[in-house]
Amino acid sequence: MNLRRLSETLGLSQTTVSRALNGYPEVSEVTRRRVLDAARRYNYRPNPNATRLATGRSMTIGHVIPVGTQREMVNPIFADFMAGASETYASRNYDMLLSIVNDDEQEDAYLALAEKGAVDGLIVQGPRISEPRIEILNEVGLPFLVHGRSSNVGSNYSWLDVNNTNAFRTATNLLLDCGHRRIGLINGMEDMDFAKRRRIGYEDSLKSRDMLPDSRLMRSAKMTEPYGYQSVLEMMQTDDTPTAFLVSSIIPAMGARRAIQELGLTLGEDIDMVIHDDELSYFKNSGEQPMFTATRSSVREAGKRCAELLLDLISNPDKGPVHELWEVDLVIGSSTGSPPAIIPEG
Amino acid sequence: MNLRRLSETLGLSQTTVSRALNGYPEVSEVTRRRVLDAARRYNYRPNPNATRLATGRSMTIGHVIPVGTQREMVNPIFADFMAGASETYASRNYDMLLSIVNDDEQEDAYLALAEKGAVDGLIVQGPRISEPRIEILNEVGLPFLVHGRSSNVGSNYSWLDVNNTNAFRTATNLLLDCGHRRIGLINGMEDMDFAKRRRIGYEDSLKSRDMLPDSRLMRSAKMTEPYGYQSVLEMMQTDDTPTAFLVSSIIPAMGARRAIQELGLTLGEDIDMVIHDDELSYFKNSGEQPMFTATRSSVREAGKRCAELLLDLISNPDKGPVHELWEVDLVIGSSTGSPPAIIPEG
DNA sequence: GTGAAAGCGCTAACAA
DNA sequence: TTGTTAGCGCTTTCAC
Repeated sequence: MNLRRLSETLGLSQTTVSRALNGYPEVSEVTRRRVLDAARRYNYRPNPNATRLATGRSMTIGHVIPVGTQREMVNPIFADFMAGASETYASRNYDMLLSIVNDDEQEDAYLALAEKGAVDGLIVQGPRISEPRIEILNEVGLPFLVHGRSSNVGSNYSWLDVNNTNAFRTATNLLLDCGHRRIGLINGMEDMDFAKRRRIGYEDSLKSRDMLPDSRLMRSAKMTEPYGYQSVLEMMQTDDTPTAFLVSSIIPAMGARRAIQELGLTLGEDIDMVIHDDELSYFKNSGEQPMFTATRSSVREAGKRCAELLLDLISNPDKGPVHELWEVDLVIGSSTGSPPAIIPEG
Repeated sequence: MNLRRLSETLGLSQTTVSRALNGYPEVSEVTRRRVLDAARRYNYRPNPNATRLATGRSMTIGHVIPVGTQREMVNPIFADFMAGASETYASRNYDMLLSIVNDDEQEDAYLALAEKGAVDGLIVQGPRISEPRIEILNEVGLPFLVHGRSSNVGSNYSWLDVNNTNAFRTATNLLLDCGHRRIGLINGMEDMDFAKRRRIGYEDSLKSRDMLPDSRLMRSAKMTEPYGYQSVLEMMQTDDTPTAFLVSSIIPAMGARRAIQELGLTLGEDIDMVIHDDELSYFKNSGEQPMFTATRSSVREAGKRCAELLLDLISNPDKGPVHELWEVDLVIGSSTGSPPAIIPEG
């Protein structure tokens, strides 16, 4: 059933039916009722492609998620982030278009999406310290929102970020409070903005206690399982081994656990481990101290909120860039955390 | 730049330009060159919504992924599956539309996608033993491919599945060969088709050694972290505790690991654990025996292949339903496995 | 409050 | 080999 047939059935013009369906005020209530009833009875669904062509809006938001060509595991965080975003889209009648592209094809993917008008806006994930995508999108003029930030990008853009520096500072403080003096940092690639901020938080904490960061205890690479495994093995072979680890993501953490286990050590007893973005960290020495973790549900919240900000930006183009900085939860021994508080920037 | 302006610039009709662009044979080579050059020079990108409206094809495949309302973690498997599928779509110029819906709104979501013509085909994930979606889609007439199977559905439909029964039979055999006599099964919901098949494989193995499955060692629930945690704790409190676990997914496995650790036990020494769909299983008692695991890369391969099969179905509607049954890898101590062999059904 | 008509940017008969 | 023309199913001006 399409609009023409529906209007013929009703003995009305397409115009009136369209207006009734879309809630325009100039339709009489009795007509609107008739139209709505008929639409329901005949199970009318507007053809989205026709609507899009006519309005010029695609009612679609693009998510580009980069994956390595070496087929390493896709960061599971993306799935939760998208689940949150899609909640927003569903409630506002938007669709979600997914482009999964190789790391090195990202710019192209964004350009293509933007220029052919396939999407009304974009979510940018995993920004690097220097992020060319931001300039590109600013030039194209397509609304976008960055999940994370890009330190080296001067121009204005909208973002929502977790306070990574503070998160890792707090986590390191916590470990130091528990008596740890050698803390291994297993971080992501240093060209990723979040990795840099996390390292800074870690270093800040050490310095505030008059300790010098030891490069032998700091690792930075693509976050794969074998990377976490190797990193722990290597650090545990030095003569001054770490007693705790701070791991940037659930994936290397899996490898780290495997290594610790192979070494015959027990998490929470021989070794403490704090994992960012995992359901739960291993952290026992502290007794009833809070455990640090960015809970997964907060990732979903972030996705939801990013989508909201982006849609607002789209329907409100003159509104300047928006920024939101979220603090992560400190959760005690629970695998479910409440959504993080929203801290206005500044 | 759109088609009309491009054709005016060239002094050609829209038709000719369109034909040249789309590779129709009746265009002279010299014209085609001119058109292609101009298209590139003016950075022409066809408006996908116009194309879709005109052709009636949306060049989009829908993936509906169900999530619980309790905001449990999204199964990370989906992310890898989609990464694989998107490889196929990208190479064939299809888009991927993601609908993330609550478990109980799935049917609606499929119907809506189908009826408004938003997609040319659908991937159905996570089929239950009795799967109403299959009948619905068969009635609607939209091409679809099921990742998994639905035991109780009589009608024909296309699917690609992993041989879950065989996988869990093999895994259980392996554990039995290593001397285990009490093996805990931490499985998914029993109304999911894969869970039923996995349980059968587990039971088959036990029966083939004249052992009776013990319901106290078998768990079935939504695969969350706390579920894996609780299950292990409970089973370890009986007077005849298991010495090994067989876990259906990476998510409850995380909880299982946590419980095992809290109990002061060591994986691979006190307890063996075989995990389906994880990067790596914990399995040490066997010495140089193969480790059972459906590697993550095989999930990506499955996504890729599912998409291929679906696109073939779309361009070849008369081709009957297709079926593919994959055997999972047996991997020895490595976190990267080769893609599974393809075993024709029967 | 309702309708006629044009148009969004493309494809695909049919004609030349 | 190229062009003319009529849509695809909606929205939106403008007129009544």
